[in-house]
Amino acid sequence: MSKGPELIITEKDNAARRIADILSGESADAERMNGVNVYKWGGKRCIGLSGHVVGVDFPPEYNDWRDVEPVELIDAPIDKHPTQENIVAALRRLARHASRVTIATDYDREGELIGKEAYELVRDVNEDAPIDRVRFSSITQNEVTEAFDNPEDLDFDLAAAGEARQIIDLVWGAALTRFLSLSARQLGNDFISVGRVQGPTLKLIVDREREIDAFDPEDYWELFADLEKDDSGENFEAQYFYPDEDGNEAERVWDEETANEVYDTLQTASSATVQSVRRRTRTDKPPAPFNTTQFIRAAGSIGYSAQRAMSIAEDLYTAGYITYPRTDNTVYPDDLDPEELVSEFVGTNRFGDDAESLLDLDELDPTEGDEETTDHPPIHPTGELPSSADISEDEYEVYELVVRRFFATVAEAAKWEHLRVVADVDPDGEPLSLKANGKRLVKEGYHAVYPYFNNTESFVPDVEEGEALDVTETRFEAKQTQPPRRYGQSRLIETMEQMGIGTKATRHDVIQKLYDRNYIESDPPRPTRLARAVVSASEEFADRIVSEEMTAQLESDMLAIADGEKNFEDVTEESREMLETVFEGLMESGDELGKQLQKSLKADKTLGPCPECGEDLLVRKSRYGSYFVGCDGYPDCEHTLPLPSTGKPLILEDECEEHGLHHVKMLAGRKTFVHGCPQCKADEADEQDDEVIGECPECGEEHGGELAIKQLRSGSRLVGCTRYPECDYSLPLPRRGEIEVTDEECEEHGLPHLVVHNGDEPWELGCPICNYREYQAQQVGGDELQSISGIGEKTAEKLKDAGIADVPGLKDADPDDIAASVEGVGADTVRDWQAKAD
DNA sequence: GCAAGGTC
Repeated sequence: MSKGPELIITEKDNAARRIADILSGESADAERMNGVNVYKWGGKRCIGLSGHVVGVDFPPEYNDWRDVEPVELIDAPIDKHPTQENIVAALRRLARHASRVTIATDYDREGELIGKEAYELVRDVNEDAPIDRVRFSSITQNEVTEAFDNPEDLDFDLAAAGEARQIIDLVWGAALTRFLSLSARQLGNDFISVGRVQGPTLKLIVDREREIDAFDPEDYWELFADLEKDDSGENFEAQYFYPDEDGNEAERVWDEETANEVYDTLQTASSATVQSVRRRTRTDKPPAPFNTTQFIRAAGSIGYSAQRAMSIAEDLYTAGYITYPRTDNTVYPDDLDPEELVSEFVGTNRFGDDAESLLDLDELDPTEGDEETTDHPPIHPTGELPSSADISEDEYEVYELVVRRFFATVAEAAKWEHLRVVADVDPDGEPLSLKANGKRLVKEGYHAVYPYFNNTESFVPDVEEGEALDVTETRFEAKQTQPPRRYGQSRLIETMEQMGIGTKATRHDVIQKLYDRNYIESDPPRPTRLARAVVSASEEFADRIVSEEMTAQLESDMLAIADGEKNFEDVTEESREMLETVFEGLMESGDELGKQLQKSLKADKTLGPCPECGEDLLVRKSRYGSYFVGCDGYPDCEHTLPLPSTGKPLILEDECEEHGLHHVKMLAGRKTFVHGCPQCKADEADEQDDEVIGECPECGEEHGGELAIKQLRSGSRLVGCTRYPECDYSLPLPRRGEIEVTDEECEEHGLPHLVVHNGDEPWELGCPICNYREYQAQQVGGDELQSISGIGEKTAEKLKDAGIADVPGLKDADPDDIAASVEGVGADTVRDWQAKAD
């Protein structure tokens, strides 16, 4: 038996560091091995993996999609190989002479599998050392020491359950993805993917779109009256209602004639009599602690996409400000002391008052959600506070959300008073009922510290039964029933969670993948024609791949494996047989499936008939990666139209009346815009004469080049040289708005000042050269400054206002001067930035 | 060039 050090293996570096601290009493030293942190104390070493450090895949001879029939993948061998070479190498070095190895990966199924991967890597180089497994629910002194005092064995059945999932996902995903891509002739970047999780997610979106398409709006009418309390003059709105066939209260009137009759009666009424008044207090309980899904939802409500919210949370976690952001847990662990954590915020600018008000309460008893898991706590602040200069504006906003959510979970319930008033009007012996619902927040409770929920009150005055009210106004509103709403990103993630597909760590990535695969576009996401075709085809030939059934089945199989009731081989074999059957169906269908997919792919790219030859005009990609419009009749027809250079084109439903071509929208994140009909844009440019505004600074003197305002066929505008392409001097102009050339002249460049008229306020663009210089200074300076950690968009802007436009400028600046002129920035912070800039 | 799951 080797006498070497004992080795502890965790799932990630962060956990390794904290466990080393706990076990060593903070005496552990960190050293680097192959670029990986190794924590060292006494006779111990601790290393963190990076999740899975080995991956499963088919051997290289299966790599060529054309050479290998997709169906062959079903029974192809599967290899395991290191994916994180340096970590694996470091682990091997450490394991070789270890006298004992302890696996301390996360306490969940995937953690058990990661542990088994480590186990095998260790056994490769060390046959004798005992290998233990420790399990703890949170990385705290008590739990960790307790776990290390009572080591257990690795649960190979549980790990095998995870391995079965890996294999089944790979085989189904790869075989079907290749089959669909090959039959649609989509190889290369735009292959057609399917999988156990993306399939059902996409089907959710497509199904909702189908409902929207099939929706047939119905007309209905609603009637309102404004009522006024006689003595006080207080006014409120009441709505007409009636008992429907089932005796339920109904507000919508479904036929116009009845609506008109009721309205006629209502109009003649001058007063209403209060029939009933009902008061009710409702307790509004504070929300549960944040799990990943609820965090994403809350961040979504303040404008962050799921992807962005998670990326910011990841940064805040790495910097030590919040706990691990990927968690299903909604119950704080016992060792979290709410008073202590709240106290950390006392005395701070942003949170001090709220923290004190919470500490004034009798006790802080945190709310609990339904889910209690063992791997990570709900997301909460760690108590280590960033200053607003440490992190960007966006990060601070998200951090504040996490802090306030924690505050809310220990705050008191709010109380609402609901007031419901029913009053009748009876101008002609047939009474009509009107109702009004008011609500008032009588106790602010957690809303005081968590302002993210809507808590608008609606006013209805105190009235008494029998009281007479004036009818001051009546309204008749024609409405239509609305189709169901599309899923937003956070609704989608919540629904996935309810359906049990994906995990806390992957759901937002799955949505991103659907965007990347051209299955969805816009936000809230809408399915492309390709997505509809893939879902329809899957429904027809391989229903399992778009149904949550597959995950449910897998979950129950995994449970059975973990419980020792089934084994890995049985489950994977059964799954392979099922996939064989699916493939038989696919083969029988012949080429039909491929044709369907190709048709949809083409429809997603088709604008309409070519004005030259009548074939379809399609969005195409040039050799250089830019998009343009080309004719399907090429090479017989060479008609082309340019598209803007920014963004990815999306074909809209709207059509150009003149050319019968669909409008094009350019998707480019925040810079997304509608380009319109590319033929119209090109025609406009052809008709527009260049307007000369001065001499070209580049070639004017030598060759007589002049600067002119030009409209390009791609829709963009610029100030460019008339000798183009011999001289390519150019300055950008905005895409929209009328450009006015004024009499005012720039002293430095001799060019006229320009004004852009677009909507409300005219924009004084000024001299185009000066304007472009300013723009460049801002762009470069801004981006550059933001490359320094701690400087966000807003801070960069403040610095620019203070005359610091770039990193060299920042380094030369006097910290005290900046501290004096930039609000919220201290001299030490500036010195800190200057140090980082070196 | 495939999936889904860890983590960065």
